[in-house]
Amino acid sequence: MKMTPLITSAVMHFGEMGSRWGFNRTVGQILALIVLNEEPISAQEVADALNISRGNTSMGLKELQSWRLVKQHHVPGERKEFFIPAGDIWTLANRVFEERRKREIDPTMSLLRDLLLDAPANEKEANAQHKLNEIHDLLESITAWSEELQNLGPEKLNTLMKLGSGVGRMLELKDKLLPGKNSVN
Amino acid sequence: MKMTPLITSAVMHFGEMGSRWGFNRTVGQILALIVLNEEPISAQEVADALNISRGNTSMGLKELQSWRLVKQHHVPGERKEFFIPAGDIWTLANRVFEERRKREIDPTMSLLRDLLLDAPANEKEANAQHKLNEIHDLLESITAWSEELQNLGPEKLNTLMKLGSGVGRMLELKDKLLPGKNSVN
DNA sequence: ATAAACTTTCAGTAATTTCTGAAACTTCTG
DNA sequence: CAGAAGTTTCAGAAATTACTGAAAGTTTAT
Repeated sequence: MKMTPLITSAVMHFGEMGSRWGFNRTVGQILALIVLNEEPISAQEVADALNISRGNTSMGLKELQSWRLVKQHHVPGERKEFFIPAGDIWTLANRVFEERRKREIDPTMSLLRDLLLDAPANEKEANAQHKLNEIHDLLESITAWSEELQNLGPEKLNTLMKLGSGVGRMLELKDKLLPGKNSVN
Repeated sequence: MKMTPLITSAVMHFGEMGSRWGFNRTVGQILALIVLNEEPISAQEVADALNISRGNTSMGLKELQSWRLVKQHHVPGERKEFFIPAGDIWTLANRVFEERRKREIDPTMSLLRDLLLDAPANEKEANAQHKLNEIHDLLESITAWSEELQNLGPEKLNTLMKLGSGVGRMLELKDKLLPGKNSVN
């Protein structure tokens, strides 16, 4: 598992970015290595290539599997397990979005729902609750929408994205197009 | 600056989530406090309410200003500076997205562009470059699209989100609607 | 210009997160 | 079923990140 200079640069960079993307350096590096390598890689090869301990490698691979970014791949006749990306780039990006939503939005939604159940004790609290409610609604819209977009599937999603400023124009024509449905406020 | 139990819960939670949202605990708490408090708050009040050092408070406020989530507010007749949210909830959410995009996507795009300039040294590198190119294109689409969406402004964006599954149907009619333009692959 | 009111900086310390490596565990193989 | 091949766990060490508080810096009022 020799890393070419190009791959090394990319792997290092993904390591640096790792923490911003929700995992740590090592996990970022492992992910990059697995994605950029056409052949399946064993845990030992990962440890060697990145020069990290076998234990750390194991934990990193476990985390990547929990994010559903990497999966095991059994090679017939081989004793050890190999690892490969869990899908194409689009799929991986989707998984990262989804997983982050779970970690970054869902817990907050849940807390907000709870806090909004109690009657406000006074003026100050009433005001705060109003704000919290706004936040809750916003997060809810985002969640619902991101699910919607995922259901569109890669091709349509891509079409939508490439539509660019056309989106604005389409919205203006929306009511003619979809009469009666989805009339908003 | 008494914190009611409700506000305390919310502030603590935003503190915990802080690190997942790209800043640290204290910064998350300060943000929640400022957003949930109708009146402007001074740095000293923030420090007292959250029971953190004055120095840390200063740094946290500075970071929130760099994210453009909080702004100074001068109260006539008062010597010290007060702080208020930099806009409504929608604006703040937008700012968080934008700022995170800058920190999480832009640096990677830039590196990928560089790595794609060099000719591949061999088969292996050619393959890796192909993957990197896919990633680059994906990030580019996301970036372009998020700018597009921001330009729509809150109302239209909201309409679009609430459209739900209507989006799929609209895409099917797209070509009739916007003839000639934006034909996608 | 001096002093009072307030803010920022930053070196050192504390808290948190990540990593190592040895021990425990789990297959497989003959 | 012994032992070889491979994996996981986890306590402690290392690295990173966040926080404090005292000193330096600003601004405003007199």
